[in-house]
Amino acid sequence: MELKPVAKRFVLHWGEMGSTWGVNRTVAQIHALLFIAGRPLNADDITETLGVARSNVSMSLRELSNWNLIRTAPLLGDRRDHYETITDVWELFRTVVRERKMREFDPTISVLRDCLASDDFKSEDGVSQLRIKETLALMEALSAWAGEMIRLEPATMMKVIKMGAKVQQYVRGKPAASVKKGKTA
Amino acid sequence: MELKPVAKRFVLHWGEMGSTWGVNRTVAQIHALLFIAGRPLNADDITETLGVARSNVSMSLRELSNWNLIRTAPLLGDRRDHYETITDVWELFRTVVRERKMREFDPTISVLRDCLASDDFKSEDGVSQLRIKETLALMEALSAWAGEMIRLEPATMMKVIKMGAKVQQYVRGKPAASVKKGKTA
DNA sequence: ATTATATTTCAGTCTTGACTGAAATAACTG
DNA sequence: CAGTTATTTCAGTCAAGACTGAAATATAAT
Repeated sequence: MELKPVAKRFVLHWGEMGSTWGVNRTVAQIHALLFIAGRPLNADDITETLGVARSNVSMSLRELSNWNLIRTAPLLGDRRDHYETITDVWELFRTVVRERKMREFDPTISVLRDCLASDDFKSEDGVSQLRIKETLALMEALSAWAGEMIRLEPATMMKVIKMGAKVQQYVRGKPAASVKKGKTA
Repeated sequence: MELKPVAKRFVLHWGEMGSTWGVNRTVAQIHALLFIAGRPLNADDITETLGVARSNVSMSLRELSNWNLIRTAPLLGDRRDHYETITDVWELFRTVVRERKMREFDPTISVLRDCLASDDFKSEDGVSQLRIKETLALMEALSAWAGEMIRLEPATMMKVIKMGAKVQQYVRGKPAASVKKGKTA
């Protein structure tokens, strides 16, 4: 399975971005390949197309599975596992947000709560106490917000995003009458 | 400069999270330290408190500077550089979003635009073409959205976040009359 | 059950990038 | 300017983790 020029460029670029996105090159490349392929691929297809070791593909598929980004798609007349990824980009985005929230926010929220509840907390400097409280408040707010957003249907989420900063109309100056709990700045 | 128990825990945890946040441990630790310290610190303070090499601190401060997370704060009667970080958590969040957008989105948007404009594009599989178009559309929407959000005052941004998924009221079913450009689902 | 095929595991190698210490450079002081 | 202090650079070392190939395990077909 040979990739056409643009697909190849896409896969290679996705792979390079992997490191800034928190996964390694092979993981990102496999994801890109499955995303652009248009059909389920088996591990050997992937191995051959990307030119990496079969075992590397196996490990990377497991990693993608941990991210809930792939699932196996059994094919009639072929006993090998075939893999496919989410094809709807908004659904994909939602999954990534969910997983990153889990990895990048949740552990810190739990540590900060613990700090606040600890006996040592009151004996800290005032500034430290304040920073920790504010950081926790921020992260809880963002976490709650993300949790609500990813519960929306992809199509709704897209519209909310496209609405953009216009929502600020409802939180500053005069809030719209229908926003019952809107704060008024 | 010895850290109190909770501050120490905070700094160590921040350091560990660094790798999932895309910076190395020392960089994240220094940031945490400056954040919680309540006053500008010089490089030797940092070196001593964290127990790492002076040169490592120097490199890491430069990295934090590249992220626009610190600035030097000259102190009267001390010629050594002192460093401070953003103290307002929402301002801090805004900075991180701006920087991550730049690193994690902008390069891909530019590559995808290039793919779409290339002569090879039309000869790709239909599925590949579709995926690339949809991915670009998603990333442009998110990028525009993030660009608008980080332009808001921290206090406004906080309110928007806290408003959460309630904004969906304006994009589905009956939109509020004042949302001139709101889509109606 | 035996053979064939598919997948995973893992010990070792290789790559990348974090970190150190020493030397070079820069900035200030008297 | 010479001397002192502060900071950066960089070659080398070290650590983390990505990747490979071979062996082990699992699964299916005959």
